[in-house]
Amino acid sequence: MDLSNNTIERICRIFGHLNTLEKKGVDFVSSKELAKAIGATEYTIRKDISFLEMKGYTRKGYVVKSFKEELGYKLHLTQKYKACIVGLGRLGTALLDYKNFQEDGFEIVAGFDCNINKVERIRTRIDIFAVGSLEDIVTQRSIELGIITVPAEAAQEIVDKLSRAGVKGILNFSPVKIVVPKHIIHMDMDFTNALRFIAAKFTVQK
Amino acid sequence: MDLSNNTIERICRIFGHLNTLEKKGVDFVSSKELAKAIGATEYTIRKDISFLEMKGYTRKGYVVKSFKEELGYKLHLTQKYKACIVGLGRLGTALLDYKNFQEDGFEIVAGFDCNINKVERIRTRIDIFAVGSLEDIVTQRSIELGIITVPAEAAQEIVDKLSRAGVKGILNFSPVKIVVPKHIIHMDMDFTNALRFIAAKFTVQK
DNA sequence: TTATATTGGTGAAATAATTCACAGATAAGC
DNA sequence: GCTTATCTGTGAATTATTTCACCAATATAA
Repeated sequence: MDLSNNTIERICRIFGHLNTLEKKGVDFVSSKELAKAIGATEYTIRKDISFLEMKGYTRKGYVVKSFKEELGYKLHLTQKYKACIVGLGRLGTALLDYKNFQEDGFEIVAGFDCNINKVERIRTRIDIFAVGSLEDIVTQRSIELGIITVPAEAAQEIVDKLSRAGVKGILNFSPVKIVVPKHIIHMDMDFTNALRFIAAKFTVQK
Repeated sequence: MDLSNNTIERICRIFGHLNTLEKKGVDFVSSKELAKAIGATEYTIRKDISFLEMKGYTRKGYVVKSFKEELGYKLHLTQKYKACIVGLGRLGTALLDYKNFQEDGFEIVAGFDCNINKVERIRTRIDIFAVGSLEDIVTQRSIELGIITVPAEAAQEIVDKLSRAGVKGILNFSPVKIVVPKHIIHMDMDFTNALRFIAAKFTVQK
């Protein structure tokens, strides 16, 4: 398939919303409702869905349960993914037990920090290791996703370790641009830049 | 001015990178170097800069120091902003002391939680209040930014409180779409959706 | 001093993304 | 059973964004 990043992101949000609807016991949902729930137009939603060659029902919309399942299947969102967190400062330790990850099938199976002392202090049921053993552990446990919560200076080094260890995706919380081999998918979450963006938009309105 | 979100985001990243360069003592930077540092093409960077009507020097690039200052001035990024965090779970408390915010001029001046007991347990130098006093405190302290780290169910209620209290911007970490008055700028940071996106891209490559 | 290699600036071209318009389908109401 | 209102699906039109092509400027080297 050949979807734009925007489309993939919206579809993922739709998937999340379908989960919510299913829990509420809703049977059908229209493109208009989906659009409202994820912040897009109904046209865009229908286009996105058409790229995936999925069908809805006239005057009823999409069947929540089967639509979610098909979406999950097509986007490989129903399987479990093993992830690790590198950098166990405040943010890293917070994410170790982030419940939304677990609920969505992303299981944190290891944490790493370069500070050996920290490895012993942290109270969590997740296994914690020194960064030195990252490559071994990631390989042994077939961890597919790496979540980076180290300071900016250390980020690229961790990216390189994770890449060598064979992860397929990286979520980067450090505020620097990381260089990642093309075959590894990555995404940046830069909190500070998000605040800058908001502050800039105060004045530089579109 | 009339800039697209993409442009604003890139410019904010450029601003961050210029900070780094300045600290390193770099005097000049070219569009090509900037492009590499923030993950864009040199054409896009030059176009972005041209929208802001700023100038560089032939064969040298842009003067780091003055360029950063002008950018900061034009995008209102040099002034201090007061922010508050609502929802003091693991993530919220981690963000209370997030150093990158402070360094970038975003000062967290209050934290809120609906659990009164929590208000007393948390060790931080930042003032903590019950959610009931949110509107009063935000108004009294002229807080301009609200950071939402409450569970999904509570997010919209907090948005409404923050809106009534008069914040100008909201950064939403809860995994739901929030409805925000048009005059308030907001941005969503949905970690789980980020992981979904990465997982989806494994298979649905562009 | 002159030639050359870089670098920015910018209108035009190319791409990409969104929105529109409307045909086709059908559930719901009468 | 007929009508109507509503919902999807999609090609076309529109709008937005990025990339290209190339001129102007000038630092550097010969």
